Amino acid sequence: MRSDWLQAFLAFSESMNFTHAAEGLHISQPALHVKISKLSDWLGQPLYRKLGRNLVLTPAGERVAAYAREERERSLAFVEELRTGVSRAPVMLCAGTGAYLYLLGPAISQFSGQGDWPLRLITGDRDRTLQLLLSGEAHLGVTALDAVPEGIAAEDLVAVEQVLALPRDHRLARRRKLRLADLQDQALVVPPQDRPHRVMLNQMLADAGVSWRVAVEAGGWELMLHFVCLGIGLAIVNGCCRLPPGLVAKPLEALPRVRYQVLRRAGSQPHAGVAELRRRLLLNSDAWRSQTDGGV
Amino acid sequence: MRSDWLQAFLAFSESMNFTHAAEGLHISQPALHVKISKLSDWLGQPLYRKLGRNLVLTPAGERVAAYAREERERSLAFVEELRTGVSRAPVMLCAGTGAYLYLLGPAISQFSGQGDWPLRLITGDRDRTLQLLLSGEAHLGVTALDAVPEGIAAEDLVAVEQVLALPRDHRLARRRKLRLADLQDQALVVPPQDRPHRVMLNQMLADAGVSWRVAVEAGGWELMLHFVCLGIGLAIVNGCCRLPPGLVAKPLEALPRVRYQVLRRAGSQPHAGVAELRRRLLLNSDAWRSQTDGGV
DNA sequence: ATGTTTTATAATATCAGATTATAAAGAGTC
DNA sequence: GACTCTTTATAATCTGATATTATAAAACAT
Repeated sequence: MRSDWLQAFLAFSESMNFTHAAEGLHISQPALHVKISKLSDWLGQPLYRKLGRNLVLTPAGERVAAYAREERERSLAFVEELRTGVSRAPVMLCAGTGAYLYLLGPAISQFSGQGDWPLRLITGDRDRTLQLLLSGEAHLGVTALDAVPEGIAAEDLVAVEQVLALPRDHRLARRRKLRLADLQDQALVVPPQDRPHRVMLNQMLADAGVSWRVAVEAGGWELMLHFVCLGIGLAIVNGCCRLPPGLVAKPLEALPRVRYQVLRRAGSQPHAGVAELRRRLLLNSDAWRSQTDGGV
Repeated sequence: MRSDWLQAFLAFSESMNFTHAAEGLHISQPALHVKISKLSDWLGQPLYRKLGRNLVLTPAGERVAAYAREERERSLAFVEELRTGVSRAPVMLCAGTGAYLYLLGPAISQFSGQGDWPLRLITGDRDRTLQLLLSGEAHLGVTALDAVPEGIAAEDLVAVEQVLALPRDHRLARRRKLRLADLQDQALVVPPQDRPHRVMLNQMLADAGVSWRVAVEAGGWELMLHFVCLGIGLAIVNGCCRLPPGLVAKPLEALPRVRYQVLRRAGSQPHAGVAELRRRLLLNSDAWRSQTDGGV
């Protein structure tokens, strides 16, 4: 497989536009077109197709682009290590703010303290995480998935309960356990429409026949909890969230546990730093699990 | 980095002869020479030097050749997976017969039963294992090392005691523990001169002031134990060896434990199957350790 | 329809990389 | 040391893969 074809295709895949990609590579548009045709012929697979006036990658094209990105990283890492003695190949992790704040801290600080590979953290929701993994722009992802999509490999990290966060002096705060019915007529702080957590809440509360109202829409656990502090409403958040003073959390056992997972592209051939971070993440989850098995 | 330069260099590194390698690549000798000169210039490192009338790889050259081999494997695996849907990239493991027989069986059968990657087992002693790892011909190695050489990464697998294997009715068989002095004037079945185990025995027994004689020289634990069965002499073997009927093993605590390790090339970027086998080997060692902590 | 943008193909040009030829270097032989 | 044999290294030349320019074809917007 010729590396110049691969790198040309990677450049193309980033803009999905022969003209612009060719400019970036400082070659003419037909030259780029021929390179990619040859790669496609050699692989025996169409790598893109027309969709209206745009071009989109085929599934094979996606995989080739991800492979090309990995190969470029490995090559750069190797050459740098050969020339300078150390490799600075960064490890790219994509996760949500919640995961970073409450779940991944120790693993990340351990990995980072080790100092062998620079770590780049990307904040992204479920869809962005998957997209970055499939394109090879992120090496690892942490998010909660119900169904693992094609082309993604998932390993369980932790399953956390969902809890109702409420002011310490709220009347529901005295109860040990809560059912969904207890939320009848409450004002809730919820994520904006169409966010996965909101969809789940709408669904589950409707199924339970509970009527409720939106206190305010806010994205991100911290912000939601902030509004609960202000007394605007109650919020349903992950059990792993660190609560601000004045709030308490009560388990809502009727809601499914949120299963956080470590994700990577199926068939990916990442560099050594990626394997190390993955190991650290999974190890730390064991620690987390045992630490909280009694608590919460 | 241009893949044709790398592959040309890999071919050269296998024969260390421009003329023959060029024939193999179906190009002229000057063409190959130029390719390798360009690779060397681009990397800013000499990749080989003259030694008398021969050429030898520099340390940088060794690393580049190993990287080239890995890249070829990854590329073949990727293309095959893209074209056929499954990858048949083999995983190459090098270990001694002893390790295969007594240590690695479960891990290997589990990995093999999984069927995702074909497994190729190479039998080799310590030196051959290291050599194959450094050249990239083997992905993983299992052997016992006292000192980990430059360029090799080692992870502890198990540390096994050394035991004296002797017939059940031998006078020493009644004792629970043995000291080296108990071997005074015994006939021992030992590996040939210069093998590491023999060197260690010569050393330790001489240090302890024990005089002994060679019953027979035989390579391989099974063969040594076979001769013990025949009553030709006693043998000092690893505690993990499975003893033939009629023999018993007595720990020799004065001898150092043999520390088996999983080895790979430092900085190697292996394909997924290699990572999986490494995981399996290390996991199984945990099982082995706990299983035998009480016993032996 | 007409204009605009981009992909795809054809015709031509150029330079990277191939080849042949040969010098240089090392090791054995007389 | 002179001669031979083998292999690496360099120079001169040539060829073809890959570049470029030009342009047709396609898709959409106005």
